[in-house]
Amino acid sequence: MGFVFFAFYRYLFIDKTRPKWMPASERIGNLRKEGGMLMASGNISRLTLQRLPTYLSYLRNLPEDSPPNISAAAIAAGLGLGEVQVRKDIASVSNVGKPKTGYPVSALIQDLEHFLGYGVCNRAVLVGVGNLGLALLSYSGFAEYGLHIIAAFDVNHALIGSRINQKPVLPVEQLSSFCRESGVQLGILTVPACAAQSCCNALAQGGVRAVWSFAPVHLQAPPGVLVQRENMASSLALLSYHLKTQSGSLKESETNSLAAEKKIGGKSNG
Amino acid sequence: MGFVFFAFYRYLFIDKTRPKWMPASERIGNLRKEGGMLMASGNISRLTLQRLPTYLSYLRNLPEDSPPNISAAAIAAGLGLGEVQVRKDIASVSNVGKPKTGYPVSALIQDLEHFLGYGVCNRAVLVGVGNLGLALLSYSGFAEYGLHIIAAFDVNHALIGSRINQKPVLPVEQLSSFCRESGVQLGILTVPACAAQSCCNALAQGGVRAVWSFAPVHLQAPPGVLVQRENMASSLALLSYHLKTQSGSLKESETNSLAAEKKIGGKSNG
DNA sequence: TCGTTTTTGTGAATGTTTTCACAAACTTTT
DNA sequence: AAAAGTTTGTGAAAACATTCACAAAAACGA
Repeated sequence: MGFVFFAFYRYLFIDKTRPKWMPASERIGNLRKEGGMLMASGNISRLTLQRLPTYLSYLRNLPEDSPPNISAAAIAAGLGLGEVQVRKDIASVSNVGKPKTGYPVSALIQDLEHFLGYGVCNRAVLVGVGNLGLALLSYSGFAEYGLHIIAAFDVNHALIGSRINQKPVLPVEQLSSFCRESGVQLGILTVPACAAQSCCNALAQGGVRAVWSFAPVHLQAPPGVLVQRENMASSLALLSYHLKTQSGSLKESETNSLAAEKKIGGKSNG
Repeated sequence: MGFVFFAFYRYLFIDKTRPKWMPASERIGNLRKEGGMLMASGNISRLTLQRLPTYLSYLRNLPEDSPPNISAAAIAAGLGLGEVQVRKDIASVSNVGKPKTGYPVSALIQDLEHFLGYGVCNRAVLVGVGNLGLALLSYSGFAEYGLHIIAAFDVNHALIGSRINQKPVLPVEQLSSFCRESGVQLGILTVPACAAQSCCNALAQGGVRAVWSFAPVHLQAPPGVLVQRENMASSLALLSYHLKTQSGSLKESETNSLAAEKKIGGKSNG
C-alpha cells in the first residue's frame, strides 16, 4: 500500500564548511548524538520518509535462514531501487552499517522502528463504519505500525453499541469528547466526502493531531494538525494513463512510488 | 485517497531553440494538434499526473450555482496548492484557459476526463476477497474513474459462486483464462503478501497490463505490465513521524501529497 | 603487519519539480 | 479605439532529489 502526504517544512540546515571526512563519531549520517541518544538531525525528505517503511517491511519479511547481515545492494535489488539511494535513506536514520559487512538486520530494523515511531503506541479512532471503515477495522495488521484503533464512530444507530473486531462503535456526537478523554492522537476518516470536514473539525477539537483521510476532498485543518489524504484516484490515474498510452505492449519494468524513474512517457518506447 | 506510482521514462524532448513566444495556435501548452485532436505532447510528470484527478474531483464537486468559469487562483486556494503549479498542470492537458476569464469549468472537466482516460471503460478484476477486497468490491464509485470491476477471484470455496455487489466470485484457477477471454486490462490485488506474486504472474499471463496491488510486497512483473503499489505503510509513516516529532502543538498547515512543501522538519518550528 | 577486497558513506554532478517574474491575451471601461 | 486591469502561460531561477565517483573503513588473507 502506498501513500502520499506531508508535514510542514523548514530550511535545510547544512553546514557547508564541514570538512569532507570528520571522524565517524561526530558525523553519523544525518544523525547526531544528543544526550546519549541518536537523533535525526532535523531533516528527512518526504520521499525518503515514505521509503523507510518499505525497507522495514522488506527486512521484517526476510526468510528466517537469511544471514544476520545484509548489504545495501541486496536491499536495492529486492526492492527495485538504486543502491546509493538505499544507503542514503538508511544513513538518515541509522548508523549500524559497517563497511565490508553491511547492515546487521535486527539492529537496522530496530533503528527503523524507532525512527518511525512504531515502538510507541499511537491511539487512533476510526470515523465512518462503511465498507472501507469496516475493512480497516477488521484489519489487525496496523499494530505492526504502532497503530491501535481503540474505537469507531458512526451516525448509524444500527451500528452504535456493537463491536467490530473488539472495537466499540460509538455515536459520532461523542467523537470530540472521547478523543480528548482518551488521549487519541490520530483519526482515520472513512466517511463520505460531505461529512469529512465536520468530522475533521470534531477530531481537531478533540485534540487529535494527525488525520488520515480516505475521503476524496481537501480538508482544512487548524495549525498543528496534519491531514494526510490517501488518494486512490491518483493511483488510478497513473494506471489508467498507462492503459491509455501504452496500448501496445511496450517494454516496461515494474514501477511504483519508490522506484527512481520520473517521467511518464507518451509515445516513444526508448 | 492518495497515490503514488509510476511509468517508464523517456527523455524530455525540449526544443531549446524555440522562440519564447510562438503564436498560440502552434504551441498549446504541452499539447499539440494531431489529426485534429489535441494530444499530450509525450511528457507529463508523474507528480502532475497524480494531481490531475484532484483537480477533476474539485471541479466536479463545485456547487451547482458556481459561475461557469474558474480561475487558477481559485482552484489553488481550494486545494492548497500553488497558483502557478495549477496553471502548469492544467496547461499540460488542456488549452481552454483564457486570460481574464479563467477556465470554463465544464470544458476543463471534459479535457481532464479525456486525458485521464476516464471516458473509456477499463475492465478490471479483483483478486482476494478479504476485508479490503470486499470493501473495494462494495464501493460503487470506481465507475467515476472509468473503472469497472467485472469479477472477483478467491481461493475460498465458501465464497466462490456467490455474488458481491453483483460481481461473481470465481476460483482463482480461472484467473488467467478469464482475463484473456474477457479482455481484462487491470487487476486489483487484495491478497495476502505471500500470494501476491503468483497472482500477479497469473494476471500478467492473462494479458493484464496494469496491476494495482495492496499487498505490502515488491512485485516483479514482465515488461509492459505496470505494477502500482498502494502503500498505506508510507502514509502511516508520515503520520507517525509527525506525531513523534511535533509532540508539542507546533504551527502546521494542512499538508498532503499535493501540497508544495517538501521537507519534513525534525525539531524547529520555523 | 600490510596489502587486497568489499561495502559504507558522502561531496559533487545531474536530473526533476516548483516557484518566480513577466510577456501575451482577453475583457472591460473610458 | 485606446487604455487599464486581470488572468493565462512560460522561460528562467531556485529548490529538491537522485546518481555518480570516490574516500574511508572494516574484514580477510598473506
